[in-house]
Amino acid sequence: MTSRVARVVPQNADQGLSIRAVPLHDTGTGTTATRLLTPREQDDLRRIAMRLRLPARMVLYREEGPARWVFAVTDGVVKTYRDLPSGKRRVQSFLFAGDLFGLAEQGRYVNSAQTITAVTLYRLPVDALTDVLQHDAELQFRVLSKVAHELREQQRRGLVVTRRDAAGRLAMFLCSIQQRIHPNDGESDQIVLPMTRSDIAAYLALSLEAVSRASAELTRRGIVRFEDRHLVRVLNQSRLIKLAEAV
Amino acid sequence: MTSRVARVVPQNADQGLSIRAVPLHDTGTGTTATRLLTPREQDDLRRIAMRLRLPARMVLYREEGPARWVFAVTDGVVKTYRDLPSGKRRVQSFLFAGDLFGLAEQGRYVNSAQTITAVTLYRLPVDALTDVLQHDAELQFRVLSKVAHELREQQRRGLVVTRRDAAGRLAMFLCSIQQRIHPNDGESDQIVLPMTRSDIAAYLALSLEAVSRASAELTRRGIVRFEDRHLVRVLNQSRLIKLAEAV
DNA sequence: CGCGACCTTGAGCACTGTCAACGCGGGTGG
DNA sequence: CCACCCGCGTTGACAGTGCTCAAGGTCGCG
Repeated sequence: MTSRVARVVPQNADQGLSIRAVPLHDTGTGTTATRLLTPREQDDLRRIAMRLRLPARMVLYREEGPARWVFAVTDGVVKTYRDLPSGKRRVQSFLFAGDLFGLAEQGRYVNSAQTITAVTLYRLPVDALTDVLQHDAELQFRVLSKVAHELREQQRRGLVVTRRDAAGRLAMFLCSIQQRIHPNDGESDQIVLPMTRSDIAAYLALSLEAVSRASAELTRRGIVRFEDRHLVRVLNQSRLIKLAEAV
Repeated sequence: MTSRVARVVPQNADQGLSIRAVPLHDTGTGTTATRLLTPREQDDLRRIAMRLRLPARMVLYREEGPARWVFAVTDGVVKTYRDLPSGKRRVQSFLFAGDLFGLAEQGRYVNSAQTITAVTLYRLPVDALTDVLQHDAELQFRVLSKVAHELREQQRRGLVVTRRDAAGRLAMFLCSIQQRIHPNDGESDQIVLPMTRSDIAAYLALSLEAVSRASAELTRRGIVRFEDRHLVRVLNQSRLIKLAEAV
């Protein structure tokens, strides 16, 4: 019964500084509805946060660089990645509205971050943020929930990447993007892919060519159709899901 | 400069309920020394925690099962894993003294957990724990740091699994285990592997045979020697690290 | 219109997965 | 004490899959 892996991603209706509530453990009320921050929490954060609008393809920070800020996406898409000694690049995650990023270790970022589209985001100084968190347990719990959610996402990606067949990896990717970008519809069969094929390849740990061939295969099998480079139409949802789950 | 990936794992000198401190961001003091919990924090936890001694090979919980508890390892080794529809198994992580586990989503565990050796651990009811965390920001921050550390670990595993060569994956695995189990020595060239070859294969997303061949290759190249099934001697540390870093 | 970035397609190669057989080693029971 | 057995690990042969290298195609923008 691992069938809903990609379907349990909670709704995303964030605005402003709100943080998508993703409890570490919730009591299973059924609705993991978005809870907005209390006024006090919003104040706390607004005091230290800076709102930024940035163009596409902008590097926010580089791995190993001093980790001064944490970021919260309000709008647009960001990717985090690492460049390997071999020259290859691995994308760790794609970040959408409501996501936090800027993970560090020993005061240094563990990966690089770059905007894919134009974005608006909040930038928070790390020390000010940790101060606030230490004094506001409830707000911190939101953050904890976010990080736990990110942890599950990384586990899911870890699973995707272990698949041997490119088509299966791509199918899983499409399903998760579908859930993440178009959360509250059961109906739209359109999937927007803001990122390039190269980004997808780097995320799935495939070569560019393999992604291309996998796309062709899904098309040939009548599962999807590529309207253009950044827009996919799902022709057969159930077969897509079946393929995605055939890990 | 991704060279220290496996080396930045902090020291492990935990005892009792202490939680290894792994700051989300720390100011880079150089020492990420273990900080023990305050007496008050220890009290808070002891009140709700139950200490258990369990034999090897015992299943603690199964994925999709109701997530009632969170666990903290005091001694021994635990693995978390998922069984896939194909019949294959994927090990998500090996957990040692100081590690937390029991990640859930929507009130259900996202994977299964089983002891590898005999273990002692603390078992905490989820709701009681979240209560305590909501009222003790400092303690919660420890947990947040742990989860952030686990997140980095999963990212690292995600990287390992993308390698195409089995020997390289095994080398990375050996390095990380070396840092995790034998933290505070620069000198012991012995690595204890409590888990079986199958567990390693399931963690590295390789077949059992591939792990076996990779072991043979490392031996043939004079990098390691297998004293027995669960004990490896590193003959050439620098070549091991070099291989591990050649991602 | 033309350039460049992005994407697609093809051929040969390297690697792991799979299947199958064999070796080892600890436990059990006679 | 020994023979047996079963789990675990090793080794070999073959097929399947993606990677690499190379060439051609498409889209968008100046």
